[in-house]
Amino acid sequence: MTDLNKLLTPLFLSDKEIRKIIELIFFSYRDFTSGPDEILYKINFGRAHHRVIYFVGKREQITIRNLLSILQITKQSLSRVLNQLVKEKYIIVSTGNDKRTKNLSLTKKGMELEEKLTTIQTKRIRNVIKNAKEDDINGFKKILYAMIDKNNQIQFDKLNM
Amino acid sequence: MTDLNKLLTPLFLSDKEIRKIIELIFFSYRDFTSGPDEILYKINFGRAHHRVIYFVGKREQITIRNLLSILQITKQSLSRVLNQLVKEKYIIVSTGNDKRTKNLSLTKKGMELEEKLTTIQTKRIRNVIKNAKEDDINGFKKILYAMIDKNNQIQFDKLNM
DNA sequence: ATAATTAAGTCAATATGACTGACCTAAATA
DNA sequence: TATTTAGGTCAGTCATATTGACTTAATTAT
Repeated sequence: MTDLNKLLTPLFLSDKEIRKIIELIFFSYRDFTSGPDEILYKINFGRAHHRVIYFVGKREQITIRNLLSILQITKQSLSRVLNQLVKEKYIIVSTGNDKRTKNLSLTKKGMELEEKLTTIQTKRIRNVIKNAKEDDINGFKKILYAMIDKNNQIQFDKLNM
Repeated sequence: MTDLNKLLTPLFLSDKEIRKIIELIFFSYRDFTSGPDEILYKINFGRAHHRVIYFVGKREQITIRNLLSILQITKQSLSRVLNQLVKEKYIIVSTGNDKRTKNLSLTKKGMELEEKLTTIQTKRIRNVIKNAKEDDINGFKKILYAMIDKNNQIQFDKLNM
């Protein structure tokens, strides 16, 4: 950081404060994912399964291609996870109008797991929210959104249209 | 969610809104770590190396034990990563007063890498901050902190004493 | 002084999540 | 008809993490 920048930078932006934010992000993310991780572990699944279940639940009838573009992983990576979920009947696959495509949907079993996993994270957020000011929550959401890359903001927007 | 809870829950707390927050956390964390990941990839390191370098930089002369308690991984997991960092002279090890313990510090090379990696994340945060209101940043920090488990909040506090 | 605890390390096996690269099939589109 | 797109598969590799069983050396408690 140059001397000029130091002069122009308000106190709440010091490198030390930024480092605190980096740590807050690290610790909070770790704790945020720890709940679902425990449940998944018991049924021999991992975080990758959670993500697939989450986004299939979010967008029923989603194609493989769309799912890949949200997850930003290779189809080989998705393959193992998805096949397990299909084999164990959490997800059901059907053929689309375009017969090259496949549509993924949650089964009842899949919905139940999705609900269970999401509820844990929802509870954590609700606990935080009930002790916080609405302005703080809105600040939190705004900053989180601004932290996302432009192209992924678009993806987020599409996902929530 | 019970009917009573629905009545008591303000609009900004709807399940749909909470799910948006879950997604914001997922997307923002992924993009937040992507910058350092790229640099680390080029020198055959991973995210685990980043974390070790970061916290050794934060707490010079840290012991293995303390580092493990921050990272919350097993010593077998740390072992491989730390040995690589020592072998490639990013970290230097010395014996503590208690001769059972070891103290870890960054070398000049280690500090340079730490700086490089942290700068990427710092830049992202600064970019967000310069277009945001101070209240939003403070809300962001408050909520992040509240999202952390009690015992890890204590760890965060200690780390920033 | 001896016993117990603590800090650190090591060996081995395993699981998960991800990757690259090279192919293949079938359907849709140019 | 040729090309592109959607999806799948085989093989190999790497990174991160785990459990479990042991070892060594130093410190602390009895």
